[in-house]
Amino acid sequence: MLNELRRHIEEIIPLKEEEFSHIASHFVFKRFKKGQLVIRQGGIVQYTYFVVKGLMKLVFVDGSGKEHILSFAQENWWESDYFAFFNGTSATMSLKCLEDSEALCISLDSLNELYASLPKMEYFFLQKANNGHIASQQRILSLLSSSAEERYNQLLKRHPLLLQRVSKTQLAAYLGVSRETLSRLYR
Amino acid sequence: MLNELRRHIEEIIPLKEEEFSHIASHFVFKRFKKGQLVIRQGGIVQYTYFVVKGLMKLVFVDGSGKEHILSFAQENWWESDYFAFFNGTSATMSLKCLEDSEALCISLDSLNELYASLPKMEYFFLQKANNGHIASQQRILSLLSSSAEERYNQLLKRHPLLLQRVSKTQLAAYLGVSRETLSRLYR
DNA sequence: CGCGCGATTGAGTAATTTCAAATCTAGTGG
DNA sequence: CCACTAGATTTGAAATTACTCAATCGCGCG
Repeated sequence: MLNELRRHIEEIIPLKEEEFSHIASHFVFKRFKKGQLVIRQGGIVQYTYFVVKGLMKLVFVDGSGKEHILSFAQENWWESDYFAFFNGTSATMSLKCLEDSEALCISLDSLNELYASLPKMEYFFLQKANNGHIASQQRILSLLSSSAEERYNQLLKRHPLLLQRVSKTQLAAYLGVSRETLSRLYR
Repeated sequence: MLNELRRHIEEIIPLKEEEFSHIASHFVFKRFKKGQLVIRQGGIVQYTYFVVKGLMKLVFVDGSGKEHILSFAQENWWESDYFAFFNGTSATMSLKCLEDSEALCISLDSLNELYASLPKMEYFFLQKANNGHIASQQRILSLLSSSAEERYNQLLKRHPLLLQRVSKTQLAAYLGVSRETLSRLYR
């Protein structure tokens, strides 16, 4: 499962053999079962996760018990409640497995140590953070300017494979409409 | 106006005198008048902007002519159409001045050169990108889970000063409701 | 005083939500 | 092979919410 991580990082920065083993030593490998909470809303956030296998949802449960999905994390995605992770505050949202999953986990201390010992990882995570920021902005834009139907079609075009792994209920919670409304969108 | 930039960067990384003048040499200073387009939707995006003075909006005009505001950029904010800036594609949105403004502008080439010559700037922009990503995620969360009224109150709490500089119409385009609906929110 | 711009109000229309009931699907055991 | 159950999805109908478009109001400025 380290191969995936290496391939993923080397898409952005080339690595020597010993550099990668240095990187790998900062991660912990964990397995999770379907339904398991990786991060619990209100709890502490020990790690940022690189999903090697499986599928998770980053989800916020509001006061009335309704779920709102911020993102789906599938293979080769980085995920965490970043605010809580970087600031050491309690989690605003949960990270929950929709399938049996495996992840490489890195703590904030390890991450900082990795930055200090291998500065080119700063460049790597800079690219990741930029892309994450851009993706979030595009999501905001589509929430502001597109109807639920248009958002559904955009998602279908961008992540066709993902939609097959996710229930309509989950999808509705991601798109920001009730599952009944989503169901009515395609006639 | 370079002082603001220096103070801003030194909130995250300390700088020696010659390091800062090296940084400063990568920026171009520009003034803009109220109403002026800094980035034109559909045009090329030459720079990322550090707002020294004034206020801008990052805005997308949809097919029916309606405006949607992604963010307001006030003093000490970095702003651009980042996707277009990094990928060299044409701009999805415009950056327009709501007040007379001044900005320090850096091109992609200059930015990359700056990374190469002063690697700690990678760390600086990594922090900025992370914060931007987190802020965008929080915005998505509030669009998904809060009513327009709650979003208004959240914004009022987080950026009370900003609301005084922005018209209700602009605010509505940021919150994602019509200006009439916004007007009805407070009685 | 009158113009112009932004903000508000009113009324009708459209879209979405809610809650309940009906339907469908996959997996299980007889 | 069939019946049965649990969970997910769809449908129906009423209620709520937001939108549109038009008209009115408020205020600063020449």
